[in-house]
Amino acid sequence: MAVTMQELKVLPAFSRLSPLALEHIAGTAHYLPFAAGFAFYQQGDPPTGLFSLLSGQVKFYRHSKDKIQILYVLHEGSTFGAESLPNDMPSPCGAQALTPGTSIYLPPNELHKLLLEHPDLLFMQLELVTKQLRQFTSLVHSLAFRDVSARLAENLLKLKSYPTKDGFCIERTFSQQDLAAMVGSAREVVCRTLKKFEKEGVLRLERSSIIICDLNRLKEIADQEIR
Amino acid sequence: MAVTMQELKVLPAFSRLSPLALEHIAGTAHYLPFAAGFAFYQQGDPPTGLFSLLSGQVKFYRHSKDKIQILYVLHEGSTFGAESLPNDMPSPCGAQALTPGTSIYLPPNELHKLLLEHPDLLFMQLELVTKQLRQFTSLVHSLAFRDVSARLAENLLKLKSYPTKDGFCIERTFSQQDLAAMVGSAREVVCRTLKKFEKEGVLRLERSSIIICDLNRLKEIADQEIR
DNA sequence: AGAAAAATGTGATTAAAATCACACAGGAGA
DNA sequence: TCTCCTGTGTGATTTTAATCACATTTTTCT
Repeated sequence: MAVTMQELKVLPAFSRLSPLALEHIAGTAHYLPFAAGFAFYQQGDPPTGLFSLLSGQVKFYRHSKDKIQILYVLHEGSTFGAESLPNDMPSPCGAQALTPGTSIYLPPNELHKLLLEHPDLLFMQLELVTKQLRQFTSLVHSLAFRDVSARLAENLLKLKSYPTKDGFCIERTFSQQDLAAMVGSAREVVCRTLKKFEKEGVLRLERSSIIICDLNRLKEIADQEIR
Repeated sequence: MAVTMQELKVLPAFSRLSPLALEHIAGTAHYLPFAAGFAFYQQGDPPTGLFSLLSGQVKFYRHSKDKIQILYVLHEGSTFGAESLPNDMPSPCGAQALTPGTSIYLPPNELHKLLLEHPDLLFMQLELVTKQLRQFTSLVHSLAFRDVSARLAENLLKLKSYPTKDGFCIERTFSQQDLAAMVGSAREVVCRTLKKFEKEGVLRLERSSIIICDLNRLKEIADQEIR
């Protein structure tokens, strides 16, 4: 099914492209609805094309043996898949859905063709990859300079939340296992740390959500660096 | 002083550019000799332009308080500085010389102008940033899945070495402190681990160099992942 | 509804690495 | 040559977080 140009324009990655480029993309891209757990691609796969999230959440990860490290969680409006292009390199990471949703998909050969025709698309790609680079840098920074509490706090702040009367609410679309993988720690440690935060009144744990009561305190914890 | 096109062509980043683009770059770039310890730019600086190393070694790092994490070490032929472009974002990392050397420098405004004129330069930038992304991913992987021994081994393998009759020789252009910052650990731990490697016959520590005796064993250690 | 399977909570133990505290070496400079 | 300073080597101690081992809760499936 063809993608509408209005829908493309809503996506930050595409919003500043020329009408001509947009038209070409709309002509070649198509919709890809997905279920929770769907694997867009795996670490080591050949270049996979570009995905843009209209809805749903996707985890971007790296694994070894039975451990995984989530590099970041993508929300609607995010675009991913650019990291293995150019140069036919295998994808350094895997991408898997946390929730059901819909994405727009641009296959690699089409993308390649379009890149050659439209320098503004090339520029967009450059922006995407640079942004990712920035995020990775900050991840390295966290792993190197922050303890588990700080990393957990940081990750909670990055997760999508919406305001309610007693605080910001994060829907639990992920398990503690996932959270541990984001933070780069063990499930049990995350569990204990969450409980610690609760005892300190920073947040409240509910069955299917986490309510952040004291946002400022959480930010303070997230900013703490060791030594 | 103007840069010669032959010299540009030697640098991997520039080697595949069109003659026209090369000529333009040669016209605007200039030589920048530097001493050991010279700071090309610091974390947080505005976009700084592009540097290409003709000789010397540069550390690319990130710091917090009195701790630093070296993201990687650049050798001659490497190009850096692309990470803060486009979009006038502050540089996520700092770059400082480990040894004296010479680089070619392309100021940011000139670079910006050239990028708009030459799509192949844009493509080159994209390649540079993608490559960096790949390196960062692998750094995150190491920090998340490998212990100090493995990370140290990995880093020793990445450092520039040349073959001699009893093994590969790495010149000590860096202190153990630096090595610890590359590995993401403490100086003492690195020291002990080096000694451990020496005891196991993997390498030999000399006053101003490290001789790798058993390259294969070192590679094995580097590949070990926890759990 | 009831059984099975995930996911979560919590204590006890272990392990890895950071930190502390010095001794010592070697090179740079007066 | 003698000091000072930076870099190294090494033991002892502490800290943090990983691991192990279950109990308990919640969800899912039939």
